[in-house]
Amino acid sequence: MERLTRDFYTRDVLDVAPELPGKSLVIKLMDGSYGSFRVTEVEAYRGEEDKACHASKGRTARTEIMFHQGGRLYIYLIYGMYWMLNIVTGEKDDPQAVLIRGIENYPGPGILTKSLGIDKSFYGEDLVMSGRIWLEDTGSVHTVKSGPRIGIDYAGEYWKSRPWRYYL
DNA sequence: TCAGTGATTAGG
DNA sequence: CTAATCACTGAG
Repeated sequence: MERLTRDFYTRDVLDVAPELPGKSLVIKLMDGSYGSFRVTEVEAYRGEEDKACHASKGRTARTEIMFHQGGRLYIYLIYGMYWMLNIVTGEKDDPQAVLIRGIENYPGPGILTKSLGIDKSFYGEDLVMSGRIWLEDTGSVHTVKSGPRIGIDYAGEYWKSRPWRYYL
């Protein structure tokens, strides 16, 4: 097991996202112990031109972290109830992120954050340096399927139809 | 199918 | 300040 490095994240989101399913998310849990969970489903959000990407509305306090170099966490609250876990990718000033939609035993982006205790305090956390959350390469190879992203009807047909959801 | 729930954002 | 929006979930 080896922690993923800055170089892994500092690539285009369409190169990083398909490689995430099968990797292990390691996190310090609420009881103080560490848990390791295989990532099962993710979605790529790519740059200011992607109408489904929050950064398409420009640089705001919320989306600020997406404009940083890859490896940081982009966390936000949706529908007043669920924290969404995203991993920033790409070079500085090229806003991209990967939404973690599901991990082993916890299918669903809102379910996994609630179960693991992930909230706004993780905003900006650096996966390369952090002592409480990071990703590891298990060394195993997986077959990854792809399909359209979910829950982005507002983005229009073109962006809605991009096959940027990747899952085991 | 549909309500819950509140941070975030644009606009006055 | 106001009001609309929302990368979801679980109940019926």
